[in-house]
Amino acid sequence: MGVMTRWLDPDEQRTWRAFLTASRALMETLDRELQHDAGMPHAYYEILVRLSEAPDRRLRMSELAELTGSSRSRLSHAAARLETSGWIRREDCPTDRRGQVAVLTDEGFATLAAAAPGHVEGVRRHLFDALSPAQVDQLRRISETLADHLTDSGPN
Amino acid sequence: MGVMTRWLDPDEQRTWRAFLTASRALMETLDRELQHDAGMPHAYYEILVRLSEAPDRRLRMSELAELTGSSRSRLSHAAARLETSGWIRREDCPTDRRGQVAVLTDEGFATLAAAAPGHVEGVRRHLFDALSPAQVDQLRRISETLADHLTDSGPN
DNA sequence: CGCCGATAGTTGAACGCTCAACAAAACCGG
DNA sequence: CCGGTTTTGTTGAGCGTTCAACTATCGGCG
Repeated sequence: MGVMTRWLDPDEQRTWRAFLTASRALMETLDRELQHDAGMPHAYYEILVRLSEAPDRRLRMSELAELTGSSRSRLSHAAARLETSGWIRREDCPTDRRGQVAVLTDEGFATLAAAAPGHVEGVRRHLFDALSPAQVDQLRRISETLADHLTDSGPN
Repeated sequence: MGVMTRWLDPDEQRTWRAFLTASRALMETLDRELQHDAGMPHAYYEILVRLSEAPDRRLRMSELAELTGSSRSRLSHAAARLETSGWIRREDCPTDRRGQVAVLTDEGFATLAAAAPGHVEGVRRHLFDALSPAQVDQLRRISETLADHLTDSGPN
């Protein structure tokens, strides 16, 4: 490690702060909207989405944590809450006695189905509608690059 | 409001999920790094930064909330904690008896100075180093567009 | 088989954020 | 100057996340 810090030049500074402002505002807005009209934070919505897409609407906790990019602990707490809300149910895994499978209940699916249109609408309004098609493409490439870069070295 | 939802097409879906993954991973990584080697979350770091840049290293709570994009409540809680850490101090505002000014203490400044190089290094490693100069420029434009779009209609 | 390190998942405490309610002072029209 | 509205900042409860510690099981090697 060198002794001199390479500070951000004014352009980088501007980029970094704009990114912080935008991504924070975006996530907070969507979180608030989802909390308001579905009674759950965005993170929980994502869990239900992943479950709804899985075969039989069921996933190992471990898989689910991977897919939603959350720690096992976070998922465990979230699952506890989702379970008392009646949106998921946890069962023992038949092939691994340590394991648990999270299952989306019918009630959970219904709640998700009710929340989805409004949320998608929000994502459109706050993200896609503001950008040109070219920018959407740029954002995809940038995000995929960053995601790769981060998950290479960044553990959970 | 129409009755039909315009769902995200596969490309939009992919973009949206990549963005979620990337921004979440980025923020979590930086947060963890900052928490680990400066003992504060990224949000608190930002508060100290803004104060350090202000004339006399002091700002009205209200200004500070604006600059850091946080609610008054959030800032109030944060300030309470930063004050017990000895990094800021709160004084009555001379021109408005409702007001408070947050002042960065010498100890706060020193802590910030100690944390900054490592954090900047992190931002470089996890963000700028992964992108081409063109992508950095694209990211700036995209972020500024989104930030404008969101702060137009999105209150706190 | 028997042990030992890895893996799966949970738990509780500490902490930060949100939301709604609140107090106090400032502003402003009449 | 008076009364209502707005602005400023704080507070407490409830919730979600982190981190470290812990239990239980699995997998593999001797």
